[in-house]
Amino acid sequence: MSVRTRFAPSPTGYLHVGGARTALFNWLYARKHNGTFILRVEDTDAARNTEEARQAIFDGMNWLGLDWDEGPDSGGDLRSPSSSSSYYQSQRKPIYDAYFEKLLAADRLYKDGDAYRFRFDRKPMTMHDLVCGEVTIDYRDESNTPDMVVKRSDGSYVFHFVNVVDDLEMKMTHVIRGEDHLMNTPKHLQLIEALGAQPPQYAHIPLILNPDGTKMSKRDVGAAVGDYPRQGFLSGAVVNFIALLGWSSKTDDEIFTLTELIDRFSLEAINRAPARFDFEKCKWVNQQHIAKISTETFADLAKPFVEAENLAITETYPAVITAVKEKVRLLSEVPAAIDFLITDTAAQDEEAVAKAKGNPNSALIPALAEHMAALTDWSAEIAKEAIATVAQANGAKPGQLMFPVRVALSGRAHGPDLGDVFAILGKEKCVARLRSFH
RNA sequence: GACCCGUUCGUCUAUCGGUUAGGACUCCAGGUUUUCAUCCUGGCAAGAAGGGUUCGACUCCCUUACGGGUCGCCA
Repeated sequence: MSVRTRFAPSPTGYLHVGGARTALFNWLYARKHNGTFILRVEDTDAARNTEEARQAIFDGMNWLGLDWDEGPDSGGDLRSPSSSSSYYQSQRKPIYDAYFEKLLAADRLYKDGDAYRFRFDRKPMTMHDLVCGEVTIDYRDESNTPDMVVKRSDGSYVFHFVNVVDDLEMKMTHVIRGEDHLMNTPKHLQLIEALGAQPPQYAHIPLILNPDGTKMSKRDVGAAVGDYPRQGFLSGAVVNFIALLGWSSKTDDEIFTLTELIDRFSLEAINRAPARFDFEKCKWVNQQHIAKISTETFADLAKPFVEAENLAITETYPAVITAVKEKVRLLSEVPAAIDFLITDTAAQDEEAVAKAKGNPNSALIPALAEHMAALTDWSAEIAKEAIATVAQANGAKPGQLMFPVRVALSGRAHGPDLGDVFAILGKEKCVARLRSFH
């Protein structure tokens, strides 16, 4: 029996990192077992669903690289006979009606006003969760487990019912979802029993918390997947990081590509305790991924950020990008790291400038400027040699001149290798900036 | 409040009865880089508490504390 998993978000907001990780684990499990991954849109709450939210889910999934085999816009052979896109719950009402009739025929439903409630079988319910193990909830305690409404007075069906029907209809073999659904599972099991069907296997994964341990929700840092591209994260890095929240490879390795994750993933390795979101580590993971991609790819990914700051992409761009590739953690840091190489009007770090000017060796800068001005050839090596020559002629060590020169050329205390700066800027600009530094 | 799940460095985690409790992020100190960053080395830092079981417990059991989740005609 081939594995079938699904991600079933409801389009009521943006795609949340918690949801993204749920999607990722389902996707990984399906891919690992050559199974099928399904995207189902649970849009039964018409009042809260929006087109933007629906699009945010697709955009987020696409950005993360989590493709679905069945779902909106991609076919699948379980379409409703009466609808052309049955992966939207809002379009599957005839199916739910049919299942509702089954429960009615089985005498498991009773009216409560205009609504219908499902009569629970009053017995202990034990589930065998793939992550949490054996969990028992006593349904003999009616006060703790009141019969649930499955059909509202307005005729619409509730989440528990449509969710279960769809998982049955779509033949899910494994349901991997957030731990917030653990207490719902016995309800779902009861429904499935009443329908005379076989339940899928369940795996409830721990929730993702804020750094302070509170529940992560809207507006919390890192909550919206849609914010990550804007902040300069690589999708592979985000996938890598969220996979590490509640799951471990059981080795000392932490940096993985999506395909490496498929290879290593297993439900047994998922933890039971909630994990806190560490933005600093997320950035570090991003840096590691930047280091692994090619310079060409990095240049392409950084380009939008550079252009957004109105910095010109010229023939020096490849060299500029190469010079900073391993010095940034986020793509969004690129503009501020390279602006002085592209424009003469880049912002200066006043503190660094003041510190450099207070450095006794900065007195040698005019001499260095004239020495360089007299050079006939120009390269990173020749420029560095010039520094050594001027420094030694004045009884200083070359290394001591580096800091003032760096600040004179870049206006910063930190930046690319000085050789790269000389080569990219060219003799003329270097001399000009050195001359004006006083 | 009731019912569930959980609890190892500040954070993410390894450990599946016997380890000097390991790795990573962060931070600090050295080294490499004639500079910056990368990188390398080292350091700080943990079994919530109390009872059992056992020759031996972070690991198994119980209690308490704490954290999270769920108790809707939301999903």
